[in-house]
Formats: sequence, structure tokens, C-alpha cells
Amino acid sequence: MSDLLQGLNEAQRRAVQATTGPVLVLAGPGSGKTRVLTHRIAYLIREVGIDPYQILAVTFTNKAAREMKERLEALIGVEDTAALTVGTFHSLCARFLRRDCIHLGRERDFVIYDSDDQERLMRRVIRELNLDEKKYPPRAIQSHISGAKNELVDPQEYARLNRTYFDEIVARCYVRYQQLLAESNAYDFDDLLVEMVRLFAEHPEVLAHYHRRYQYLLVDEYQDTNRAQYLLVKHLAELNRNLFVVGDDDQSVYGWRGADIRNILQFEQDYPDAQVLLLEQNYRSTQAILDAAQAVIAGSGKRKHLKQLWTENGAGLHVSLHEGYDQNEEANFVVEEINRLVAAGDFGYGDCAIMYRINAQSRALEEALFGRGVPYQLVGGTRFYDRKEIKDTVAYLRIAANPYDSVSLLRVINWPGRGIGDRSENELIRWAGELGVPIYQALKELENDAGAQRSPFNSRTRNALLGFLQIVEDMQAARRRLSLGDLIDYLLERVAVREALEREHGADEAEDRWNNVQELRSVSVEYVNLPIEAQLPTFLEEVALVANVDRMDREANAVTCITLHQAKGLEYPVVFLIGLEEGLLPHSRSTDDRDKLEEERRLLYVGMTRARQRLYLSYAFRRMSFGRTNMSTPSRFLSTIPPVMLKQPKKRGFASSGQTQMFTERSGYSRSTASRWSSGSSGSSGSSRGSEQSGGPGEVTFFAGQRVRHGTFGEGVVMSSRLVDGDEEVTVSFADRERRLLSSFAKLQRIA
DNA sequence: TCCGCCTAGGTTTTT
DNA sequence: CCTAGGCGGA
Repeated sequence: MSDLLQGLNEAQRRAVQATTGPVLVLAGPGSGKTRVLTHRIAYLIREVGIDPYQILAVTFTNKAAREMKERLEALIGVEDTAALTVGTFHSLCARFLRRDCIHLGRERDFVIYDSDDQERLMRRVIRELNLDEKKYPPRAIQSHISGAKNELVDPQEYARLNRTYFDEIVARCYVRYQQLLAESNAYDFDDLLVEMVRLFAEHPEVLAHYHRRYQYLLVDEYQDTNRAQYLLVKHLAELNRNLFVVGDDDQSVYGWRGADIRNILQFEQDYPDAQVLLLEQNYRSTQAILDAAQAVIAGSGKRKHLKQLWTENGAGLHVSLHEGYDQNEEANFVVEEINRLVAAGDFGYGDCAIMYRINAQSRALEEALFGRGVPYQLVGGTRFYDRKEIKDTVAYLRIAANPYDSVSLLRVINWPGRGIGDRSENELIRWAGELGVPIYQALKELENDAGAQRSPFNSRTRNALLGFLQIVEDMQAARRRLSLGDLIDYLLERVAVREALEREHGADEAEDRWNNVQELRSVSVEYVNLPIEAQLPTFLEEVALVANVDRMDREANAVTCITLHQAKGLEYPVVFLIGLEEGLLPHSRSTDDRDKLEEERRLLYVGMTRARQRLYLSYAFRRMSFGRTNMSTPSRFLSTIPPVMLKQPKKRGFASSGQTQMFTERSGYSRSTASRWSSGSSGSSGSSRGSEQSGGPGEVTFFAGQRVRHGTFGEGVVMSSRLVDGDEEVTVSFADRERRLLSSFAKLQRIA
């Protein structure tokens, strides 16, 4: 047997060795799907004899792509891996377009606009069309257009389809937005995919090239593909049909980004000769974690592929549930628990991850971690490349590559300040629009006296504009002769960046920002081996497409703080999921829509299944948001986990922060207890608490997160429960307010 | 044009 | 709470 199959289970081997033709692998979390993907590539090269040059693999992040290449290098050697093409849809499309965009009437040196650039451009469009920015927020318009692009709806079609007045406005913005993109020789994120599809559809000879080149196509996280990505795959695979996709509909969490779960659900209709393989054995988590996660996902009404996950990893410890008084106490609990685990010698800081729904939740965590001197790394939040001084510097570099990039041009036209204020800037935009030329060309008009004569500028403003134009021209000349590093040095000198930072900020802050700029400079050495003309474009492309998670350091001995979305595909021995509250998870913007709500549920499922050995869930009793403190309600998803699967502190109360010792108990998780509970309770949901107590005397029988019904107050969620003089005092959050009830007295029914 | 103070409004999630 | 944009004064 091939040594590439060693260590794989039967199902994995079948997937790795599947005959050519369309293959769909439905793989639960922790089932080794990345491993299968990697080994299949190795298998194709080594055993089937496929030229690595003819294999194209699509991953979800650049980081995943890099790791896959590294694993393959270890598996089959560097020489066979080098010719392989691995990347994300976006980075691959950027690369392909760089090669073939000429067929679309575009220049090679296009720039890629990120969300910030997109918003700036849209703001310009809205002003130009004399629309009210309050009524038509650029972000909102932009997101509608993005949605349209994900569905491959072009401006003309959008205008035809539109129903509401708002749509009509969007349609007008869409048309102008695309014009300005083209004029700037820019693609936004969505365009990279859309234009690639268009290229394939309109130029069969180009597609034929890709068919010849890429005979084998492999796609990871197929459940997260949107319509454009789906069509790209379809185009690329239609001739050779050697398509191998891996995914899990239970882990689909990017619907808001246009991902269409139907792509994976309908794979068998799209490819009738497809083989479908199932990977159900989980190698990552303990049974306790898996059971709790399955309980959450089982609560979903609409699952198509019902996978039954199992593991041989052993029962493990109970999943813990903690209630914090507020977000600070919650964070303190997490940090103290991490310290306890590390002190016990079972885990290192690098084994621990804290996951949350929104980035804003990281603030309290950072304070707690920093306050206790615990090393941590924050993934996300503001990206390095999102810092103002970095964006400004990069804007100059983009202009050097492509002076038609109007967003970058306008971004730095008055940075550092050179006497071109809002008024002059708006005049320039208006005048360029009137002439029907890009901003750069309008600036060049000012060079000759005839053009200047027709311009709306006085001589002082004209000189300021010409001064800026000179910088633009100098940058372009410099770009042709200098390496990337030298170009950055030239730029910093030419526009006096350091002096500008010192003028605008205090000495201390200027120092920080200058250091950031220097860090950007130091990144440039990574490109020094490329030919000079390729250094700048490659660098700019990575600046635009490299994600936060791509910069994460897995080896660091530090706690990882990360959003649930970014955590997809990762795993950690110890995972804390915090903020499991109504309004946060599920997020308040998702609670009124059935599909969105289901996506929130899957998000929790994804988070839970990141854990290998220990999983902690927590929520806060009250939470501050927007500077205001609100009472919170435990997430509805918590009530889908049978209480016997959870371990909670026995004593409640928020007074001290020294409660963390409550988790010191090391009792193991018992599968049979859990299954007995779930089978026994499912038949009698809604029955009142029976006379025989489930726990012995002195134990609480209601748990935070449970949903209950009361004769007078209606439905509510248990916030906490404690023993008072031998009776159980249950705090329940009802629709109107929170009430404390004595369980011997009040009739509380548990509901499913 | 620039600077600083003020307030209103905003937070999903990301390539 | 925080921040980007508006507005008044120099």
C-alpha cells in the first residue's frame, strides 16, 4: 500500500483514492478533510502520475494555502510542490486577471480596492449624484451592489430588476461606480471574481487555456462559495470534470457574504455522475465536546446531510458553562481559568483560544489579559494595513504603480497638507467629471496654459495641484528604476512622511506611527528576489488580499483572541466561547430571519467544534455596549444543550472574583448519563418538574440558559439558580423583567 | 485653509 | 465608549 495512505481511515482512503470525475466529500468538523485534500494531491502526483503543474487547489484563506503547500513539501518534496497552484479564489483571480485582463480591455497594472477604498469611491459617487449621504449611506449602497455582484447581476440588469425607489438609487450609483472603477483601472474584491467569470464566458479561447493547464481542480470549504465562485468552478471543471470538493453544510457561516449553501446541496444535481463520500469520524474533540456541539446543531430544522459524528478520543471532561456578572468579570474568569490550566502544567498559553461573535468584545478581554500579564495575540480588529499612516503610504505606492487610481490619488492629494482643501478637491472632482477624464488626466491638463485657463482654479491652487502632480510623476519614474525597498525610502523622503507625522501628532504618537511605516518598509525585503518590475505589483496585491488570520502566528506562546468567523478551520486544545447571549449570538441583526438565525446556530457549532480537549461557554449577566449597560439573556442556543452535558459552578453569586476554583473538579464526562437524559427528556418536554429530583439533596435543578414557562409570567430564560435555606431560588428573565422565584413555590415548567 | 472642539451615530461577521 | 465628520473661529 502506498505510504501516502498510511494513517488514514477507510473513508479517508476512499476519498484520497477516488477515481477521477466529480467527487463531493461531506466532512464533519475535525474529520481530517484538509488532510484528505492534501493527501489526494500527493496521491495524484505520486501514484497517478499527474504533473503538479496541472493541479489547481482552492483554499479558503491564504494561510490555509501556505500550510497546505508546507505539508505537501514534507510529504512529497519541494520539487514536486513548487509547480502546484494553491490559493484563495480572490488571489487566484487576481493572478489570472493580471495575465489575461487585456482581453477585457484592461491594463495589467490594475489595483485592488478594499472595503475602505470601495466606501470612499461610493461616497464620491453619492456626492456626484447629489444624493443625501444620510439617506443613502455609502456603506449600505455599496453592500447592495456587492450583493448584486455576488449574484453576477450587472448594472443594466440591476436597473431592469429593481423594484423600490431605493433600488433605483442603487442602480444609478452602481452604473457610475463601475465607470469610476474602470476609469481608475481598479477592481474591487467582488470584481475579481465577477470579471474572471465574464472573461471565461466571453472568451472561450482563454478558458481553453485554463482547461489545458488545470486538469485537476480541488476546492476546500465548498459550502462557502458564492454564485461567482460556483460558476468559476463550473467553468474550470466542465471539460476535464476532475473536480474534487470538500465541505460541510453544517459549517456554512458566510451567507451574508453571498455564500450559497445550495451550491453544496445541489452538487449531485450539477454533477449527476458525482461520487459522494462521507467523513464522520472526528479526530479532534472529546465525546463530551462533540455531544454538546451535536445537540446545538441538531436543533436546526433544515439540515440536508445528517452526519453522525463519533470519536474514539474518549469522553473527556464536561463542557463548562459560566455566568459572569458583566463582560469584565467574564473576561477575568476566562483569564484566571487559563492561568490555572497553565499553572497546572496541562496546557500552554498557545493552546488556548478565546472566541467571540464581534470584534468589539475583544476590548474587555485585552484589558483582562494585559492586566494579568498573560501573553496574547489578537486576530482581526484593525488590520495593520488599515492604519491611517500605512494606508497613506500605500496610497502613494499605488499611485506609483497606477496614477489613474483616483481613490488613492484623492486620499493623499492633501496629505501631507499642501494647501489643497475640501473646496479645491471638490472642484477638481467636478471638473474632471465635466471633462469626462480621470483625475490624473485632469491634473495633467493644468500643466499647459490653455488647460489651466479653462480650469476653475486660481494660480495658487493650480500651483499646489501641480506640485502634487510632480510627486506623482516622480514616483512613477522612480518606480521604474528602483527596487521596492528603495522606492519606499524615496517616497518617505520625497513627501517627508516623518515630518508630516510629527507635525500632525505629538512626538510620542508620531514615533509609533513612524515605527509602523518602518515595519511596512521592512516587509518589502520579502520581495527582493523578484524582478524589479514585479516587486511593486506583487506587494500591493498582497496588501489588499492578505487577511488578518493570514498573519496569525500559530507557534507563538500566546492566547489567541479571534472572532468565530476567523476561527473556522482552526483548532485549539482549549477553547472559550464568550458572550453567548441573545443579541450577540444570535446577533440582534439575525434574530428576525429564520435563515440568518440558523446561520448563527451553525456559527456556535463551528466554534464549539474548534476545541480538542476543553470547552468553556460563558455569558454575562449584564453587558456594556455603546457605553450603556444592559441586562442580557443567555443565548437561546444554550438551552438546546442538555444540562447534564454541562458543568456549572454550584454556588452562584457575583460578589467575589475568586470563583474560579469551582472548576477544579476533575470528574469525567459520562456518555451514558447524557444519552439517558436526552432520550428520557425528549419524550416529555414541557412536563413539570417531577417529584423525584434529578440531583441529590443540596443540588440545584435549574440551570442558566434553560427556557421555562410560568403560569402568570409566561416564557422566560433561567439566568441563575442557587440554594437558599434548602430551597432553590431561581432567577428567571421574563419578557418584561427579571424575577426571582422559589422553585418549591412557583410552578416552573421546563420547555424545550 | 487649518485647527480644535463638539456631537451624533455606530458594531455584526471578511476576501 | 469611540470616531469620523461638522462647524465655528483664526
